[in-house]
Amino acid sequence: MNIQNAMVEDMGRDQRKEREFNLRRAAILDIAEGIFAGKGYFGTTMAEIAEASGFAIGSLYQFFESKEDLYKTVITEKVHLMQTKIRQDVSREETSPGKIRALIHSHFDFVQRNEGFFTILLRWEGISESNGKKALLQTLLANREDYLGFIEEILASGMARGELKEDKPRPMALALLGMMDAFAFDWLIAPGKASLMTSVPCVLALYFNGVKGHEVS
Amino acid sequence: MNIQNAMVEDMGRDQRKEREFNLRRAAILDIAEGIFAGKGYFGTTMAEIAEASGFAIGSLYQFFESKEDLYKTVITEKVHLMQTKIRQDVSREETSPGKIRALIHSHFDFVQRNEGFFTILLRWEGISESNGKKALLQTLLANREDYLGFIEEILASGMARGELKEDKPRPMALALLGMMDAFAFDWLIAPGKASLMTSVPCVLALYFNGVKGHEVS
DNA sequence: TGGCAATCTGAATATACATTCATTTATTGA
DNA sequence: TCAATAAATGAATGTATATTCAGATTGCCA
Repeated sequence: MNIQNAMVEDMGRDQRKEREFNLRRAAILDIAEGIFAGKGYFGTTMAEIAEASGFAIGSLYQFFESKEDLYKTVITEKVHLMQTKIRQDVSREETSPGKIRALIHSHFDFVQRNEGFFTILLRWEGISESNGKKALLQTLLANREDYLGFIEEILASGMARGELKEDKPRPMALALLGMMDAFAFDWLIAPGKASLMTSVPCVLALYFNGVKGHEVS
Repeated sequence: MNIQNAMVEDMGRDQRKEREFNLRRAAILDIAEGIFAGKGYFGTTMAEIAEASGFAIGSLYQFFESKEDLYKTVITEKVHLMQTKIRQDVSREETSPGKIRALIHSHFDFVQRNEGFFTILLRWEGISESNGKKALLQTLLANREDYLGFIEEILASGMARGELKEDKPRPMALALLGMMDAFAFDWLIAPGKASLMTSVPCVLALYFNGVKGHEVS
């Protein structure tokens, strides 16, 4: 076995180790999400997460440097996943109304597939500034701003193409985000759940035409 | 001094004491609201509230049986105040669109006058079931349901009078509440604040006519 | 197989607060 | 003024739990 081979094998081993590490890490994140969703950040103990995930308390600290780090990671990783997914789905549409429909659809689909995550997200459990890394709240606000900006772009291009009424994009974007959050919240707290997807046409129609106006193609 | 007079004086004294008690209690609630708003339920200590309100820690327990009780009281008293105020303002209007305009106006006015309270409210900081009294979360959800029901009634009567498009009132009510929450949230987190009231016509127009539809008188 | 390194473990530690209660202080009426 | 009652105080208590770390366990290669 020459040096070259040894190095290749070592890299293979290291890669496998890393994969396994990431799997265990992901498993913890998944379990933690469910517990945080159910009982909130402060209502959840590291001991609970340890027990539920089948690790010892101390082991959690090999994957995350603190409870706060674990919590932040649960949220920020999903936030990025969600944004990526939505932008993908939206980009497949050509027209502005088509993009908006896709956005609502994709947003609701994500809510439905990540119930726990949204329960956490809608709680805005701040967690203090604290040490070093940007506070979670700042990250979440920045993400929200990004998302709003993205929606504004869709609206602005829709106006340019004459598909939407000319108006200030910012309030229009806010209105859409608010409506989606309200429907998502309602679905989250509902005991016997119909699919959230059935609300997509409803939200779309209300957003396009309002409660007074008649259908406009 | 006969017995009658003595009793009257005692009652007068007791009333005065009660008034003073309530004043001190209200002062604590007011201070606590600000601190809870800034740092959240778990980030706030009884010691802080005591110092800020000029009482000793122990004294707080003469007014509230626990930290949780204090927190619940901060929220529930304002929630009821808000509902009462909004219903008053809305009842002065005759038509359904007029009532909706009044509702948005009154809602935003309350947000603006009670910034701290809304910061707390939008956080949905649950607090566990715990002992005896209905959990705060349940109370808040019930209140939300009430509010939605109230909006639905306005919408339904508007349909009956031909002032609004015929449709399911529930999603229409959800949409309005969601839009108001989104605008309120945006105002709360904005650093340099224009008045939230300037958004009233904007929300109203979007809610009535949507982003596509043309003005409908 | 043996021994080294990496990983895991959970009892022990340290800290942070909510709450209590023995004292102190203020208020009242004779 | 003086007891007696009420109210206020904050140091001390008890509890909960995040984090650590010395030792146990596992996986790895010769």
